[in-house]
Amino acid sequence: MIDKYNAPEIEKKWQKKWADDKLYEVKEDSKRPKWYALTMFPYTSGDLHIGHWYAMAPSDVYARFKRLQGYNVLHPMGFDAFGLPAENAAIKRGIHPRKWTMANIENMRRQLKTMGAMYDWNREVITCDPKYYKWTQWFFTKLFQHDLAYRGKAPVNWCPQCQVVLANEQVENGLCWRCETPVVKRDLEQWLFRITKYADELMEHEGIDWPERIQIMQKNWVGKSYGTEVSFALDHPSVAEKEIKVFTTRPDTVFGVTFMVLAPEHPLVAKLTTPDKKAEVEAYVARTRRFTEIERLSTEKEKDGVFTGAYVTNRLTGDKVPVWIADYVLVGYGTGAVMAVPAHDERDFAFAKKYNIPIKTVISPPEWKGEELENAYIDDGTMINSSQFNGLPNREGTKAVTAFLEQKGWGKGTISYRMRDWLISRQRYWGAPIPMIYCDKCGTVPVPEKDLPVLLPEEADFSHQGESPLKYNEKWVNTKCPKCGSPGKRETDTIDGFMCSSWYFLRYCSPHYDKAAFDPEKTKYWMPVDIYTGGAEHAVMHLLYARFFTKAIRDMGLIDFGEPFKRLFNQGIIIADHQKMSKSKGNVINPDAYVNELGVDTVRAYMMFMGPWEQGGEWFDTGISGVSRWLNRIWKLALEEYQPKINDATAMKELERITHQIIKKITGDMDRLRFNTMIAALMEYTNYLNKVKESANVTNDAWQNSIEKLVLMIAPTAPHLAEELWHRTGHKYSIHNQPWPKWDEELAKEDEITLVVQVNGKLRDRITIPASITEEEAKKMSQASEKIKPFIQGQKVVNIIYVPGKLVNIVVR
RNA sequence: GCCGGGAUGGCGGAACUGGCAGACGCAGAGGACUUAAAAUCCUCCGGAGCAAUCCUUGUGGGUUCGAGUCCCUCUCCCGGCACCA
Repeated sequence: MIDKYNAPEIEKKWQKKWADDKLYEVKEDSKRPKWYALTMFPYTSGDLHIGHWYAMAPSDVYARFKRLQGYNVLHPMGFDAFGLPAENAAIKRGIHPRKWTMANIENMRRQLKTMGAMYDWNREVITCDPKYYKWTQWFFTKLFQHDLAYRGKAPVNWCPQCQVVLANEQVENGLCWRCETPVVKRDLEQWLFRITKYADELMEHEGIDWPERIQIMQKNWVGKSYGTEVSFALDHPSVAEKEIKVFTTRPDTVFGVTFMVLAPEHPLVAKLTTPDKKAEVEAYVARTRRFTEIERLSTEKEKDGVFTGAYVTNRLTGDKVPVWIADYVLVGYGTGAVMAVPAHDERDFAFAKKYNIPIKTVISPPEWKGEELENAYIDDGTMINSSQFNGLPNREGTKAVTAFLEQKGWGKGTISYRMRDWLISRQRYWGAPIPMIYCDKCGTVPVPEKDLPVLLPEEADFSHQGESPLKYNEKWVNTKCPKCGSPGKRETDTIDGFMCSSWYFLRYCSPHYDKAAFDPEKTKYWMPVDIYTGGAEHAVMHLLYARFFTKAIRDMGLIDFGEPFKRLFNQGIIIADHQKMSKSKGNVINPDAYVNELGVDTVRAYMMFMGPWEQGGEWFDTGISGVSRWLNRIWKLALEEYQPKINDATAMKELERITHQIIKKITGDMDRLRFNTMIAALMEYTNYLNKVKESANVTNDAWQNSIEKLVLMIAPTAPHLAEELWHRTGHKYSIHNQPWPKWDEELAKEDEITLVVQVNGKLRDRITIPASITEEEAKKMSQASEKIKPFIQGQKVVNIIYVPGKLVNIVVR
């Protein structure tokens, strides 16, 4: 009798041995092809839940598969450790953010180690470590020197709960991405990165294998649109500007302009407003500022606005155009001003109706007889009421009007982007300090490399009503200007955590290097990342930032590639009780209990088996028991004595054939990351081997060979069980240094196949034929079948379709 | 509203290029072993029908010798964006 499969015991044993032997530590090796398998590192929130496991375990399976295939695999892990929750914990419970974060890291690292992943812990990266953020700060100064970081005053997204500004990407439906508090606008001096400089390149995903979905999301986020800038003449005694520019994608409708709308924040608003309108305009502007983003952007909200009393002139028609303000015009897009053409824009139409502004049709709908429009007509048509452009189809008119404007100097073709620059200042303590010093004489001076890192002071007094302790830390704030030595003050804002995660994949290549952010040689060897896996929620945040960062430092000459991640894969999410897991619903699955009872290999295998990785799935306790039974069957199959009774040549041949077929199938499924069908195929093979064992009709050598292949093929999924079985079946340590089994196409070939015979597309018979059969013979045999005869008798065979090796379809009439 | 993705047995899912629908697993039923239970093993398992056979991949249509797969229509679900001029 063999002993029971005691998974927890075996797992602990091998984990210790692997760690002692440094089995998973990797070095650059020019003799083997490299493979960089990266999983998005977790934020240090405290506990790893099953969602983290679902992100990490399958990528570990794939990385292990690549290792067995002979690649030199870099599979690192680290922690995204700067951020608000740490600070909130500090405020609420009086724990220092560093202490809270480091304790969480301890716990998460321990949990990660039980997962049995082949992480090279020697390369661990923690973003709040001064040895790391020194280089985050260094990159900041580089971006500043290359004019990619700048300070600007602008209305910004402000979360009143977190007491912090947010980048556009970090506002979801008008709510803060972290705490879901409605975001409001504030005017603040902020540091921004010129990500818009790379807008065009960020829309391109040439040469990288990313999900179509993510590419589209990024393209939409950048939101490039071609249009025309049109200037309207301004003649106002108290305003120096002689024109107001608008951005439009419909210059073909410029003859239909009956009013202009400025964003309430537009700089000209105060100057333009006539004395009699002043009170009303100011009230409207004040109300806009008070509104949260959701209130302002609500499409339910009726469009409203206020007339400023001022007029501009439409240079094409000479018409006087009243200037309004309305909050549906955004200050950050285009020029913050729009020409309103109510006849051909839904918003302008509603606005004109409300305030009785004239509506002038300039694009004729088909069959239009001059009647009043009931809705804005936004489709294509012929230009009318547009002087020399009358009769032109509007698409052509768009180009013609733009050309005319350019010739007159009244406008030009231009491109507008939806994406804004990346706002990176955070008015918080728990982040990397922005390495800038303000000097009265020298202005804004970056901290030189020799003075980096600008250490985050340990003392953190959170008693200033949510304001950053850094602001009140006199000792820290007051410093000397690195240029002239006179007194200077430090920037007290810290860097958005997303900047820390924009380059961590570079640090993994040489995590202990202290001469620069990364060792250029090692980076050259490992980068770019071959496969990057993680949640789709980062589509327009992390993934856009990391691409921007890579392109920016490429242009500084620090690296020679512009895309950090060759292939991207997004896993799905695991649900429980038909809903997303959450602490408040109390349906969070904690892997620990399953690991302690069934073993981590079972948990890993179950996650693989649940469904396609990109789809996620629902966690069932009954489902995991199926996988547990399977691993137990493998245990017995591999370790119980095999006693051949007879030696059957046909059975031997079949075993060999099926083994080669299964190796081919498993390898293919691995390559396509189809882990669920991979497990299913391995189960089928296990079931088949069980039958072979019962019949005991193959030699012991053949049997042992099959077991060896099976154990190798489960090694990526169940690394501990595989190592134990490898050891117990007399093989040399370690299975994780073995080559992945190969298949022989010839040996995998069937010599007999089942041919499906159809009559008029309906299945009528299956016949077993030699694989080498000719088309002629196959057709003849099909018609000769006893089951087929009644269906073709007395009918005329008009056609016979033959699909080699698959089917014959007899078409009769 | 716009852009993406999806809908297959009681359940999770499989069917890779248009060619046997339902692999594999769960649940269920029956049996073996057992004093008994658990565990394990064997058999059955989309629906109707004694059977031959017929029906069946969200709805309705189309293309094709042949459609879960391709095209069009509609319904519902999930994700993203949402006054971007």
